[in-house]
Amino acid sequence: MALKKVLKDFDIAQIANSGQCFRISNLDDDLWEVLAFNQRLIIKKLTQEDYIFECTEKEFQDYWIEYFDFKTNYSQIKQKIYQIGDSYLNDAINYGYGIRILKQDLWETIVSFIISQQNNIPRIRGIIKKLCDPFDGRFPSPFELSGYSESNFIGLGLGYRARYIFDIVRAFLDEKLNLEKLKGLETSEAKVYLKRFNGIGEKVANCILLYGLHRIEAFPIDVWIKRIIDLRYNGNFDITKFENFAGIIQQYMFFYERSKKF
DNA sequence: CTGCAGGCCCTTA
DNA sequence: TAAGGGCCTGCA
Repeated sequence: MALKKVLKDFDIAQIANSGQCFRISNLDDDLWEVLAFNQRLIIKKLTQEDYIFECTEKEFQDYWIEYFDFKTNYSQIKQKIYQIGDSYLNDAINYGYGIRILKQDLWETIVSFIISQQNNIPRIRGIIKKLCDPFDGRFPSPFELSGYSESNFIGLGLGYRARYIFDIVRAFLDEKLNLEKLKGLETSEAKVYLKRFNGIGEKVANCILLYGLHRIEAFPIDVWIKRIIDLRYNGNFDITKFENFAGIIQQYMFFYERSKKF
């Protein structure tokens, strides 16, 4: 099945390169593979707003509307950002016009962003691919990882993060990590809950909140964002004026700043 | 050979 | 509360 979709505020290449996900791949010029929720989706970009989704309408409704956050009006969010009158932010949203915050699987997000720490994106993608390979490309559940030892994880190239992954699998199996409970917590409580686990600090916790729990007020500060704040805002960037969508602004900033390097 | 990549943990003071 | 060293690994 091939569905033709006209989509505003959506650019699959920008989303794939905005650092929020590690399993969207460029197969060919305008051909993309999206792996998420045990699904594999092929997307073809025709023009700026015209896309072909290789799936049924039911799959589109059941998975991809949610995953790509199509129910959220990003034009409205951009309008709010324009109204702030910050020229750097205006440039950032003009440049990353097609970025959206994905709603990713919570378990996958937790594991992926523990892996991401002090690591580069190509290597993160490689490790996650190696993790998924034995499971037909699906992201393994905690149960499927229950037999893995710390050295199994080291064998994937995880380095010192192997223990963190080993620990978080155990925490899930011991029900110390309860995903349903986590989903029900208010954002600041959820952050405290996450940071109790080995390998989850302030930054990783914020990424999990933003990408796994869609708490768009979460504002992860990595080296890139810190650099922006230091260089362009004299070390003082007030996120309170962003009406609880600072995380979306962070995504535009991150993508824009990184683009300057490449 | 160093330096670094979307940090975190642990120790000190 | 803040600052600093160490850390797996792979690549430039």
